Amino acid sequence: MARRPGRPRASGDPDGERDTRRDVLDAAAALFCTVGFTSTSTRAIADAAGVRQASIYHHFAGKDAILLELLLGTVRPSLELADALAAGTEPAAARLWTLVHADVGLLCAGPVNLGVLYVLPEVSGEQFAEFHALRARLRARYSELATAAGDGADDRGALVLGLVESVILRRRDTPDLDVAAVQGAVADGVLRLVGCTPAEIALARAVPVALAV
Amino acid sequence: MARRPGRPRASGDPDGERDTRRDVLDAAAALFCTVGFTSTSTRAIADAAGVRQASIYHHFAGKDAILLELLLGTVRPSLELADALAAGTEPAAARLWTLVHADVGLLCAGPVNLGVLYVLPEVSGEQFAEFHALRARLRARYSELATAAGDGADDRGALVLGLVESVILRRRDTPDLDVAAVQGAVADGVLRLVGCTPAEIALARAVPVALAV
DNA sequence: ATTATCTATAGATCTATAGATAATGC
DNA sequence: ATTATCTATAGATCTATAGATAATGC
Repeated sequence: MARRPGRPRASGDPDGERDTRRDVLDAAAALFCTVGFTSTSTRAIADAAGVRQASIYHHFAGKDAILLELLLGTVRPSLELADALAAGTEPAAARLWTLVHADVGLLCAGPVNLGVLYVLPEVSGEQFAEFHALRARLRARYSELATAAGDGADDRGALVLGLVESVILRRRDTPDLDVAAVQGAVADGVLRLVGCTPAEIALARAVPVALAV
Repeated sequence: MARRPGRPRASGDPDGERDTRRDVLDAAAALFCTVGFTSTSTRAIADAAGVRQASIYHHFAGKDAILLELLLGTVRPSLELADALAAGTEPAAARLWTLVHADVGLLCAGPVNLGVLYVLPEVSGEQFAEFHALRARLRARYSELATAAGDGADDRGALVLGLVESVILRRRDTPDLDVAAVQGAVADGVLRLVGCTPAEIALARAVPVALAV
């Protein structure tokens, strides 16, 4: 409605309703995921967002800050989910199945394959320590659930999380995945991976698990 | 022994025995895997290789050509292995177990986590079509073996290859993996994933498979 | 007065080429 | 004569800052 303070965009925005911060994040997400972080210039982000290159710096300290915000935005929902399910009272296999199913759904959701951000080499840097801390907590949750649901052999949390995340590269190779089919296939696969029998898997699928979020 | 033709390196190489092409590839591999492709300048590669920046262009058309050569060098051994095992006569589960065990070994071998090259966003480009073609053949081999070894349900080749490649990100997070333990864990995990029972897995491990290469 | 954008640009890269130089090979 | 390196640099970026401008808010 009412215009907000500040000089209008040269590219237009007649009602002054665009959220530049959001536009920049969206544009950066699409570019980082497809062409990479360092390959994406601030000018390319600005062009895609419909602002001038320098305007980005009013909202972000630099490219690193944009990437960090994107990373946190993708790992937080997964971690909240995992925390909620780790505290649940249903059988562990059913909770693990539900977590994997939902997490694969998150990785496949949205127009951009945001999971690709995890695997950018630039993300190894110290600037992204906050993200790495959240990831470590997510890994721990997966280990917990995998151990509780499994046949008691060695810790298969790393294998389980690896299988879930393999969806990222798969989506990149095959953009038009059948999401529902992949969710079920990966969730079932995870239970086989931790040592569940077909009967146990069928049971886990059948138990309703509260997804309190 | 005998010096070879050409001006000597300014950085030294008293006997003229360094293979510049090799030095450049090695230096680039280490840098591409840790800091990324676009983040790595030709100058950084040259410095690490012990030559001047411009000397790289005597051996390679540009950075792309270096990356392509590295990519081909990593996928070819896996594909040869997969081709050999696909043609084998041992039970499919034993051949799949052997392929996964060996492939995980390749991914963990060497001082540099070369598998990371696969996941660089820049690799999506058309310049690397030759690499993508080999990867597609490798994927097909995995699907073949996964189907033959599995319980006959849907195609689990993508899940299997995903689990194998998850070793790449795992090695990045945890550089000092116990390689032998991971090889066994992933190979066993793959068989569980395709639906083998514990007894079938034990059998598959026990069958010797010829690794003709 | 405050805010959000703009224009303009300094300074630091980075890639790729031109041409010189220092070896061996014949 | 051939080869492999070197030095030097043009031209094209790219990031981040300085300062101007065009809105609203009070």
